[in-house]
Amino acid sequence: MTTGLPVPTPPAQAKPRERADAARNRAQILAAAEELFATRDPATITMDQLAKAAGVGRATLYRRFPDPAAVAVALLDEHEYRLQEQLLSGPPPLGPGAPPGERLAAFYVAAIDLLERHLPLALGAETGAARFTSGAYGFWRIHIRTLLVDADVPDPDAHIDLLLAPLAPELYDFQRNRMGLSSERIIACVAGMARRFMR
Amino acid sequence: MTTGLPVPTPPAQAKPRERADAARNRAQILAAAEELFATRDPATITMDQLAKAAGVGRATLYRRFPDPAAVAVALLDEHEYRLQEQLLSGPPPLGPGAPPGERLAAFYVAAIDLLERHLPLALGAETGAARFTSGAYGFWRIHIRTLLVDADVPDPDAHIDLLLAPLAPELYDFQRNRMGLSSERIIACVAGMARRFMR
DNA sequence: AGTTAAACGGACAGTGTGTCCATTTACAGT
DNA sequence: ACTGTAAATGGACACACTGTCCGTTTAACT
Repeated sequence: MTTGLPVPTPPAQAKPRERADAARNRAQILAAAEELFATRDPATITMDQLAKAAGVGRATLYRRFPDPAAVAVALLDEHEYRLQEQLLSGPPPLGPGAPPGERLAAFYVAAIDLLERHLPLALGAETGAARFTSGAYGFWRIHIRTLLVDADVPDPDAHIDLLLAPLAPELYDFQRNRMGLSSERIIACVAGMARRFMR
Repeated sequence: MTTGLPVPTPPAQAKPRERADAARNRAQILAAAEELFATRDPATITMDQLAKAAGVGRATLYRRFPDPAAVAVALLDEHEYRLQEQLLSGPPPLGPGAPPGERLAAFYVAAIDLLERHLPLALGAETGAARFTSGAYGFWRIHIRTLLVDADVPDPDAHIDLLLAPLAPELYDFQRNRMGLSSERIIACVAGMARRFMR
């Protein structure tokens, strides 16, 4: 659930089924978190606040999530999983079939759309350098690498993270809210760079 | 001192001259901080540790710096100021005279060199979204904007921060230390993108 | 209804924060 | 040199957050 990657059913873990109270609390936590991250500054949210808002004890919260960023990641994963499906087997230009430059541009558009709709969560998921260690980031890296290889770009590995850099949530937040750029303007700019880059 | 920008002598502030003990403590703080940031994980350094390491009380430290990131910024500014001078009036291709693509490539090389030599400080300076509010970042934005205008790139303002994104310290740290890329490889890649981008 | 294991949440000790204020110290003017 | 003044210092205080422990509650299965 943390990566969204199509995992081939890990060695038959007998799943003891989640207890009803546990499920209820999990739902309460996620609902309260969605609300909190949208309201307060995502960078300052504490386990204390999350537990209080969800109406559960702190230990209950710690049972599932190690820190506030993990809660945001759980909330995000759900949305990012859909994008991953589109990339793997959706219609072109997002999915396979279109030329690499078009696919890259389409990926940027979709990723920025995600960012636009869930920016507070994306910011909350970024405590420290956690961005690079998230499962979604790893998936994106693989996708970009494929596109680079398809386009015969030399030294694709050195390009991957450079091409993902424009999607850093804090950067987007800065451009959008501090510099006053519209999401359309940013999208146009990034998509243009993508097409030009892939020749 | 916090921006390095050539400020035109702010309205004759009668500068009461810094007391000797104050100067001594400032030096101790900066020296101890340089050491600490290089040793421990820059993201976890506290005001407590800095004060202890410098041999001063915490209140003394708070008198000058609001948080650990501010100490790192002060340490970095000194180095970044030299790069700013080069950009403004140094020899081409870093300074004026070369075509924009070459200047952009040279800027990337110099900035990454700075990052390579002071990565712990750069990481320490990034508590939260502080990166974009630093004076050095503002200077870089202006510089990049000039190059974009020179190269007749449409909508330069939307491109500025996108072009600066590859210089994010956490990104460089990831590529360098997590992915094992050499600094030369990263430099070559970024400089190549710069030339291609400016046509 | 009874049993069992999972889940819960109040409480605790520890760490870091930011500010206050009594004391010390450097420097200028005599 | 001496002294008055304002700046500088650092220990202390009150508060917030952390992560874990453990006695108690509760769901689910027999």
